Amino acid sequence: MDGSGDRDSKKRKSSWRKDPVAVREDILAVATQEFAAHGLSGANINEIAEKTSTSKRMIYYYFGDKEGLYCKVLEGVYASLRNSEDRLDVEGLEPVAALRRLVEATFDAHANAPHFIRLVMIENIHNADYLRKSRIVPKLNRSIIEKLDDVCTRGKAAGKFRQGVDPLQLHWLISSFSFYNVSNRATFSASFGASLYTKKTQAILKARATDMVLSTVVIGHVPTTWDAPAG
Amino acid sequence: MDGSGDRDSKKRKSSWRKDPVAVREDILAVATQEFAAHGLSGANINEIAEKTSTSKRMIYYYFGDKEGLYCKVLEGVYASLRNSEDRLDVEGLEPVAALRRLVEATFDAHANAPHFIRLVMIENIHNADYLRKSRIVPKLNRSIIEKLDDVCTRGKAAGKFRQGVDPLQLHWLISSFSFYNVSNRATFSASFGASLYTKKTQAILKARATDMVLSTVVIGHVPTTWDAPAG
DNA sequence: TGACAAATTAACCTCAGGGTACATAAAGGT
DNA sequence: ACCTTTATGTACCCTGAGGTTAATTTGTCA
Repeated sequence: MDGSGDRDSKKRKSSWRKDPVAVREDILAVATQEFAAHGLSGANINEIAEKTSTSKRMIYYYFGDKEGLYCKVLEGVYASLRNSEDRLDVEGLEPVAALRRLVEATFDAHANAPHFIRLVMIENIHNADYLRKSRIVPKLNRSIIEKLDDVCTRGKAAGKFRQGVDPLQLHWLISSFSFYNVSNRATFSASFGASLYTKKTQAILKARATDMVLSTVVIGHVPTTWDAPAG
Repeated sequence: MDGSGDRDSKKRKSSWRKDPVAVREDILAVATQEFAAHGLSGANINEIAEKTSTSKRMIYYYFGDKEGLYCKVLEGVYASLRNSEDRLDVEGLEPVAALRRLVEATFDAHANAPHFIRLVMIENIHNADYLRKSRIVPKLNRSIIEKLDDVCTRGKAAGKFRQGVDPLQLHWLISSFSFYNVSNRATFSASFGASLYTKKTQAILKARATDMVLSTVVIGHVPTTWDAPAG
C-alpha cells in the first residue's frame, strides 16, 4: 500500500518542497468532506489538519480562519455543480425533450452531489449568511435559469407549453424533489423505511417526477408512469 | 406587558415554589428555539440556560446532557406536527377533494412550522442518528401515510385515481416541495431573489404544486393554473 | 552569494462551553 | 417534628478546539 509512498514521504520529511497550489487543494478537499459531514460548528480544525498532508498552521496561512475556509468550500461545491449543469447541452433539443432532459439531469446531478446537498443544507441553517457574502455564486446560478428560460420560450412559441409557465417557479419545482430526495433521505428512511432508496425505486421516482413536471407544463401531456403496476 | 409578571416574579424571587413541569417546559421551549436556530453543536447550553427562567443546573437535572435535551426537543416538534396533521379531517371528503385538501394542508403545515423544518434539516445532517433512537417518532409518521392510503384506495375504487399510485411515493412527492419551500428559502433567495416568497407568490406556488399532484394522480385531470398570465 | 519573500514546522496560548460538586430549601410522608 | 426525596442555586472544573508566535527552510532575484 505504501510502495510509492516512499518518494512522497522523502519529499516531505528530510527536504520538503514548496507546493502551495497542491497544499491549498488538499486542504479544500479535506475541509469539504469535513464541513459536509459535520457542519460549520461541528467540523473540527484539528481533525481537518490531521487528515491533510499538511499542518493546521497552513490552514490559517491560506484561509485566515474557520469561516474563511468554510466560504471557499462553499464556493467550490457551487462551482462544481454549475459545471455539471453547463455540460448539459439542451439548446439543440426540441422543447419537450429538452425539458425532460433537464429534469432528469437535475435529479441525477443532485443524487450524485451529496457534498453539495449537505453544504447547502448547512448554509440554510445559517440563513445563507456566507452564501450572500460570496460574489461568485449569484453568477453561477444564472445559467440554469437561462437554460430553463430558453426551453420555456421555445416551448411556448411552438404552442406546446402553457403560456403562464414561469422558469423560476419551474426551477423551484424541479429542485424541490431533486434536492429533498437527497437531503431528507436519512429522516425519511428512519420514518418510513428505505424502500424508496433502492436503485430501482429511485429510477421510478425520477420517471414519475419527470412525467409530473411534463404534465403540468406541456399542453395535452398525459402522464402514464403511475399506470404501471405499483412499486 | 408585565402587568401580571409581578405575581410570577414574587413566586420565584423571595420564596420560590417547586414547579417541575413548568421548568421542564420552559427549558424545552427555549431549547427548541436554540437548537432550531444553531444546530446541535452550534447551540450553547449556557445561552439556553440564560434564556430560561431557571438555571443550567436544571437542564442537566432533567435532561442529562446536551444530546438528551436535543432528543426531547426533536420528539416534541415531531409530535406537534402530527397533531396538526391529525386535526385534518379527510375521511369525509370525496377522493379528489380529499387529496387536494391533503396537499394544501401539508404545504401550509410546513410553512407554519419552521422549527420543525430546521430541526429535521439538522437531524439529516446528523444522519438521523437521534431520530432512530426515538421509539415514539415512527408511530407518529404512520398516521399521515394511513390517511394518504385511505384516500388512494377510495380514489382507485371510484375509478378516479390511476391504479399504480403509491401512497408512500405520493407522500415523498408532496413532502418534497412542501419541505424544500421552507428549508431552502435562504439559499434560494440568495441565489435568485426573494420573489417566490411573497404571500401572493406562495399562494400561486401552492396552487400550482397541488394542481400538478392532481394531474399525475387523477385520471383526466387537466392542470389549468399555468394558463393564467405569468407571475 | 546573500538578502528578501514565500512556505512550512512545532510548540504554545486562551477561553468558551459542556459538565460536575456541594450545599440547601421545599414537599411529603409518618 | 423528623426524615427522605425532590428540586433548585452557586460556584467551580477542565478539556477540547480555535487561533497564534516564533523560528526554520526553500525559492528567487540582484
